[in-house]
Amino acid sequence: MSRKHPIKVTPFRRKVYLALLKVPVGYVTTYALLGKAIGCRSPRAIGQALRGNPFAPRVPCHRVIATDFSLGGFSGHRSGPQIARKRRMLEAEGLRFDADGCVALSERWRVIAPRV
DNA sequence: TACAAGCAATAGT
DNA sequence: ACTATTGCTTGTA
Repeated sequence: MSRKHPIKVTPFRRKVYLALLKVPVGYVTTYALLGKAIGCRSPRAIGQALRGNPFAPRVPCHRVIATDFSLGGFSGHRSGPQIARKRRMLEAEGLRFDADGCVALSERWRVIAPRV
């Protein structure tokens, strides 16, 4: 939508998207865990791949949060209304958040590593 | 093909 | 809070 040229789906991105499909409704993963699942040691590369996710929302990029349980980014932004939307989507799937915007302590069992 | 710069992060200091 | 490091993409030549 926001890009002029379609983004090339490289083998790396393909792996990211396929692994993400293994995260069920009601669960979330992190950039680092998702990376480890596909043998990538750079969480930033994961974020960059998701940034241009051409299969949204079929590939649930909103289920990827940061290791410190904060929300990370969404749709190219790290704060603002886009992040609020990401939070609402997750709340609709059963997650709850603390006032500081992190996943509530009682909900952290929902953070999983996708099995590949 | 080669090189530089950027990115939705994270660990260490 | 700040810096270094990370791996992959994208742009420029």
